[in-house]
Amino acid sequence: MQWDDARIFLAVAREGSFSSAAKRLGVQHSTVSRRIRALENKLAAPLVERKASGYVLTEAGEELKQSACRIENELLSFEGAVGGQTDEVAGELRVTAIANMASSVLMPYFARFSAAHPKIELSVQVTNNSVRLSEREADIAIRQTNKPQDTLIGTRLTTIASAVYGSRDYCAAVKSGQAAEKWIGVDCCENHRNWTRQAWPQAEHEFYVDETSLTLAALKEGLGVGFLPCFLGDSDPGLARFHEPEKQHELGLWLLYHRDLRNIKRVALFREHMQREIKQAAALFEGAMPISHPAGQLA
Amino acid sequence: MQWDDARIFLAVAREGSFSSAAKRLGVQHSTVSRRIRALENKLAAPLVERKASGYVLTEAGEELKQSACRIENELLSFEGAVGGQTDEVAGELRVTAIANMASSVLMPYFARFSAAHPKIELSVQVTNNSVRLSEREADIAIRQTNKPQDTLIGTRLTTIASAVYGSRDYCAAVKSGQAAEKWIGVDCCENHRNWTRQAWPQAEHEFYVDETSLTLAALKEGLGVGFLPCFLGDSDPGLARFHEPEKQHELGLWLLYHRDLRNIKRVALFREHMQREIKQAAALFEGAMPISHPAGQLA
DNA sequence: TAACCGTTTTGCAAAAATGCACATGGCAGG
DNA sequence: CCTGCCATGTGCATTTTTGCAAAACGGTTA
Repeated sequence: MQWDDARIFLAVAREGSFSSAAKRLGVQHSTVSRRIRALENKLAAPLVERKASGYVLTEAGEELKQSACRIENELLSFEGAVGGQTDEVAGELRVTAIANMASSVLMPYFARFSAAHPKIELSVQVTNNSVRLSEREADIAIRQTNKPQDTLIGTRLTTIASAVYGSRDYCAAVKSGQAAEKWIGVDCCENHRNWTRQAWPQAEHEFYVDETSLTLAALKEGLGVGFLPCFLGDSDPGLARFHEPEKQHELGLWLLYHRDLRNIKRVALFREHMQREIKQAAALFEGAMPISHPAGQLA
Repeated sequence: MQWDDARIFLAVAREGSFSSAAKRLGVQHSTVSRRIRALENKLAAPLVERKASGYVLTEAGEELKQSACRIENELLSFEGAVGGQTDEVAGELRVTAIANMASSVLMPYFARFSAAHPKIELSVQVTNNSVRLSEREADIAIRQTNKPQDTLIGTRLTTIASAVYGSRDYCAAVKSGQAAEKWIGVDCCENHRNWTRQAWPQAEHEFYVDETSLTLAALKEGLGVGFLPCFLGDSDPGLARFHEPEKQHELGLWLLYHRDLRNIKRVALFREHMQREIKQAAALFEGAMPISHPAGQLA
């Protein structure tokens, strides 16, 4: 039996289709198709059933998936043990994060990590909150939460404070009574939604957004005030704080990964790198008033 | 990482050389050499140290061997689970037995098994008693012993009785006082050696042999008397029993295999086949006087 | 029903791995 | 000291595997 066939099958079992398995493996779908077929022939047992909607694993397929998972762990831990001995770390590393963070604050950190470890292929993917790390859709997830899934392990990188922001002009106008207080309906995540409902109980909005980048843009347009993570609000010169950040609106920023990856050198390196980088920018995340406009704070 | 590389490395680690690993894998040694080198490059860690006398596994190599072993078991047990569902059993099966048995009594059994399961590639190898089944040098071993290694599992197929034989003429001559009693020094195995020493304490021999087929030939030449398994002595019309078989000279015939193979269909099939075959020939093995010359017994 | 989407399969050319033959190098025995 | 043997490494031809493009399939939607 070709042991590699198990590896390919595992990808299929996880991804749910030949094409996506192929993409993940970095080969052609035709290759996947042919090898799975060959494997089925060799075993004289079907592994996947081509059903109407998508497909399902047969009983044998499930068995093989389990076995292949264990094999993967076996090799992973071996690689972890050996990897520690070699100087330069190589391999691929797939990191997933929420869009607004990955494309803004985090990107420089990613860039520096990549530069420091040229042999590691770093691939960043944005995902809407739910990545099944147990299915190895990514190696590492960076998430904002206060209760990380306990099947995963990782580190609390920092605290993310959120505050209520509005455009500088709009905030001034409201505070001087020249404009009415309006709130933007921020539906980007469960937390922001709840906070908004609490802070603005009438729950009337003229404008709704479901993504943080949209919130940012809407606030800048002076469409109202709304919750925004401080690292975004404070770094935009067009915005001002309408309310100061409060403890209850703090979220943890977690770097999470699967237990089986805990001994993999490149995962550990990435974790340490992120810890170092974020430590330096702690003030920004935790909502300490930025240096660029300290006047309001000191006055 | 290519999972197949682990499979190839495992063969190397077990066999102790690239060439024999290649033979076992059914590929060219150059392939083995190239793949091991590629693997070492990928891991950036040497796996085997090319020493003066042969070679040794590095620490990393030992680790990988362990991991690969576990992976093999994983796939083996999967194959076992799935194999049960399919109708025709396929795969390779390597059986080892002592030369004198494999080439005589056992061969017809092997032949019938092979005919009954054409998809199983049966390879029979003679080995001098010590096969390291734990290193998978063979899948199944057939051995004469009274205390099988407890790391292995298997079945006691039958009892092998041994008796003292000589050529018909020579036996008659000794019994009528026309010839002196001479014993052949049978050094084929520990047991026969000890029994001979016991039965012929003067331990003087004019002729020594270290293999059962030689014993047989020597006895037929009338060079003396000596111990021989009944299944050999009784089926040779030129020989006669000089002493009857005794309980203390009985050995078990064991069919042994590694624990990990217990769920493999083809192993189970082989075991059942051999049990059936040998049950039918029980009388022969156990030393019940053969039908062909009952006269001496009944008279 | 037809057209479209995504997925899988198939045919053919390119790329990669393998086998083969030979060269090399260490070790044991004459 | 040489010679033969065994194990490993290398260059080239062949086989096998893979990638690519296009076709077939299945299901959904207009």
